[in-house]
Amino acid sequence: MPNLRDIILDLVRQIPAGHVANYGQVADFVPGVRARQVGHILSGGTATLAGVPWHRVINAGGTISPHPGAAEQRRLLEAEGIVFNHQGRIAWADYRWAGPGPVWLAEHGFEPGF
DNA sequence: CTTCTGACGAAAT
DNA sequence: CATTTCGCCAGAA
Repeated sequence: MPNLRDIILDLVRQIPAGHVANYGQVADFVPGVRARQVGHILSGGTATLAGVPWHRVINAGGTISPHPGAAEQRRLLEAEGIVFNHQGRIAWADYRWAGPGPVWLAEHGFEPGF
């Protein structure tokens, strides 16, 4: 049976290349989950994150906060076409993830909130 | 069980 | 814009 963590990872898996989401945004799609929990889950390890585009999840400020692997994360994003301005920030207007499709929400019993 | 530590975020300063 | 403060909460020690 899928626990909360699996749902989060599955949700992150829905983020298409070339798009990014912030922790709070992802958390808001799963009742009871807070931004911090999402971050903590993604800090697990490559083993846990197998097949999960963890690099497409950044903080609400549109930047990659200092953490081990931040450099690699930025590299992966740029490889997908994400552009960082001189302040190491991305433009939400251009890359903001629209959220999971209604299909995904239905599969998990959630209502298309946004 | 208690304590500590954050891949967060919003508001205040 | 940079820092600080506070709320929140899952794991590790």
